[in-house]
Amino acid sequence: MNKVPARPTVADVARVAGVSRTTVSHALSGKGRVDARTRSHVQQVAAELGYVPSRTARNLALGRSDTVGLLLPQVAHLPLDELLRSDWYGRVAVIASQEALRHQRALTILPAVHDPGELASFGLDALVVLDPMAHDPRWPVLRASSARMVLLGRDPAGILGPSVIPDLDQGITILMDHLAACGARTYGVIAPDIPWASTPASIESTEQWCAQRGAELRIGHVRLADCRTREEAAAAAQDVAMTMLRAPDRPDALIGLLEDFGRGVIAAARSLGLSVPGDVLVAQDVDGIHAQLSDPPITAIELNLPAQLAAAMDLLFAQERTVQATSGGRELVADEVITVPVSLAVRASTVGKA
Amino acid sequence: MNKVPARPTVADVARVAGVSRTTVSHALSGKGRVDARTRSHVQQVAAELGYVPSRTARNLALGRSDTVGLLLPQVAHLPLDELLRSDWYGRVAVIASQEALRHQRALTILPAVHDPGELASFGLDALVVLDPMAHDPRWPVLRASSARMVLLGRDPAGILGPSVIPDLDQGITILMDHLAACGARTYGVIAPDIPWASTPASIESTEQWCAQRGAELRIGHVRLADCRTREEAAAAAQDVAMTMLRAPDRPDALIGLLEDFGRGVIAAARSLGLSVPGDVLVAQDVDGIHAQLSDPPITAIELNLPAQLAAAMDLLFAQERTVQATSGGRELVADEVITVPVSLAVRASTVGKA
DNA sequence: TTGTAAGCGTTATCAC
DNA sequence: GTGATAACGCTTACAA
Repeated sequence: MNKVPARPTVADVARVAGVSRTTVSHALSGKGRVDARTRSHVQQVAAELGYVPSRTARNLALGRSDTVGLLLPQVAHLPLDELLRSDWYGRVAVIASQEALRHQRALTILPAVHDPGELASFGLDALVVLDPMAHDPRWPVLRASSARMVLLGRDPAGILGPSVIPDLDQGITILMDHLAACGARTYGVIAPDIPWASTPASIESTEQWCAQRGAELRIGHVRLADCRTREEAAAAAQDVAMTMLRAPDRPDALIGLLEDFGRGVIAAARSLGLSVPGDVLVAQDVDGIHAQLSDPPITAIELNLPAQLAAAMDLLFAQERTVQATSGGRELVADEVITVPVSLAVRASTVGKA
Repeated sequence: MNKVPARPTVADVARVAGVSRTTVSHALSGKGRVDARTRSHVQQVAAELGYVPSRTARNLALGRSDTVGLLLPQVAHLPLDELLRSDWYGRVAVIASQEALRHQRALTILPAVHDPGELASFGLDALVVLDPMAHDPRWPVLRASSARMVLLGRDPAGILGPSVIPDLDQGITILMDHLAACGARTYGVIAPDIPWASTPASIESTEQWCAQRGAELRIGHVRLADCRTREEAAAAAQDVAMTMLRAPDRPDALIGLLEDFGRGVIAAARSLGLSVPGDVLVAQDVDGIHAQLSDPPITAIELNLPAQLAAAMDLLFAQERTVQATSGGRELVADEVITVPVSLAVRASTVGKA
C-alpha cells in the first residue's frame, strides 16, 4: 500500500530549483521577465520532477474554467426526437471535443441542465448550445448564465449569442441546380412538422429558387407527432410521397427534409413502379448513413459538421492569444449568424438514368 | 458596461446570514453539527442570494475533480479505424455523459492524449478507457495516471483496471441457437483482422458452439488494411463471402464480425442468385444502423451500450455514499471482467423463409 | 531580475 | 453548536 507520490507542485519545483514560486510560475508561463538561464534551469527541473500544473488550481486563481460545455437539447415532447438525433449528437460531441482541445479547452457534455444553479456550478465560461428551438426550456437557464455562448443552429430569438448554421440556402441552391441539370422540371418537397428553425428556412429557399425560375413546386407535410420510430417516420414520408407521385402531374424530383425521408420516397416510387432516378429523382437536405446505404444511394447535402464546430470554437476563442484585454475571444454579437459552406454529395438517386 | 455581479460565495452567505463561513459550509453540506434553525436560516439566505458552490474551489480543496474522463482510442494505423467507429464513439460519449451525471460527475472527452503530463493536468480521478488494444499507445500514459480506471472492452493485459465487456459469448450462443433453429447446419464466419480483442473471442465462441454440436464451421478473413472506406470494407467482406458461398458445400448461415460485413454478405449472396434468408441466413455480431436499414434487415447482436456504461460508472462510484473511507467507489480489481448481458435483434435476414 | 504576500472559494482541523 | 485558521496549488500586484 505505497502511498502514491503526490504530484509535484510549483513549491516543489521552486525548492529544487532554488528559486521562488513566482519565478517558477513566470519561467514556465513566459509571463514576467526572467533571466534566460534561470528560465531554462527551472524548465529542466520541472521536467525532471514531472511537474504538471493543476488545471483546477489555475482555474480557481484565474477565475475561469478551461472547459467548454456542450449543451444537448432537452428531449422534447416528440418521442422521435431523441432517436432522430442521437447519432448526430454523438458526432457533434466527438468533433466538438477535438475542436475544443485545439483551443486548449476540455469539453464537457451537459445532457440536460435543470436549474441555473446546476449550470453555474460548473463555472463554465464557454458554452456551445445545440439546436436552440422556439420555446426552448433551456432558455431561462441560459439567460442566467454568464458564459460566453455560441449556438449551433439558428436561434429563433437571437438574444443569447451568435449562431453558427450550415448554409442550407446555398445547399438548396446547389441541390436544385443539380436536379435541374439532371432534367427535373417540377419539384416536390416533403417536410416534417418539427420546430427546428431549419425546416421553414429550407422550404423558403426551395420556394425562392422555384419562383425565380418559374418552376412548379409542391410541398407535402409529414406529421411526426404520430411517429414513434424512425421507421415510422420513413413510412409516413412514404405515404406523403405516394400521394404526390400518384398525381397526374407528379413532380419529377422529390426532396426529403429529414434524414429518414429519402428512403421513404424511394419506397413510394418503387411501389408505384417508378424507377429512381429513371422516373423520379430523389434527394435529401441532410446527409447521413441512411442516405449512403440506401439502394440506390441518395444524393444529399453534406452539412460539414467539423467546419461548423471549428467556426463555433473560433468564435469563442479566436482572438484569445492576441487580445489580452477581456475574457478572451472576439466580441460576441447576439444576433450575428455565421454561415458555414456546405457541399452536395451526388449519388445514384439523381444521376445515371441509364 | 455594467460589471457582471460576481457570483456570491460562502463568505457572502456567511455575512448576510450573520454566521461564519464554517457554519455555512456545514449547514449546506450537512456535515458538521449545526442547530436546525441556523441551518434552515442559512439555507434560505443561500437560496435568496442564488449561491451556488464553485466546483473548482471545492475540487481544489478536496483534491478531486468531479469529472470523469472518456479516453477515445488513438486513431490507429488503420485508416479505416476512425471511420469505422466514429458513430459508435459518439454514442458512447453521449450515453457516458448521462451515466456520469447520474453520479454527480461531469464527463470530459479526451480524444487523444499524448504525454502523461497532459492527462495529469486534468486532475481526473476517474477514467473510462475505450477499446484498449494489444499494443495500445495509450498505455504508458495510463500507467502513469493515478486515476481510477475502468476499461470498456477487454484489456489484453489486465493490468490497468477492471474491464466491462458485452457478453458476446452469450450473444454468440443465442445467435447460433437461433440460426440452428432456423435450419442452419453448416456455418461460416467472416472476421476482420483488427487488433480488437473481441474478434478472436467471438471466433472462439463460435468454434466452441460448433464443436459441441459437431457442426461444421468455416472461417474467412478480411484484410482491412487494404480498405480505406466502409464501402471498401463491405466489398472486401463480399469477396470473402463470395468465395465461401461458391464452394460446393457452402455454409447455410454466414456471420459477419463487423458492422459493415453483413451487407457485404448479402450482396455476395444476391450476386450468386442466392436468396436471403431462403438459401442462406445472414447475421452480424454487432447491431447498428447498417443492420437495421439493410435489405433485408440483418439479424444482429445488440450490445446494450447503456448497460455497459452504467456498469462502468457503478464500478467507479458505486459505494461512494456508503463508504467514506477511500477515494470512493469499490475496490477496483485490475483483471476483473464484468460482463454485461446482450440480446439478439432478430430480423428478416434469418427468418421468414417464405 | 527575483521574491514576498495576498487572494481565488472551498473544506477540514481544532479550538472555544 | 460555532468560529478562527490553515490548507488546496496557482497567479499576480507590488516590493526589493
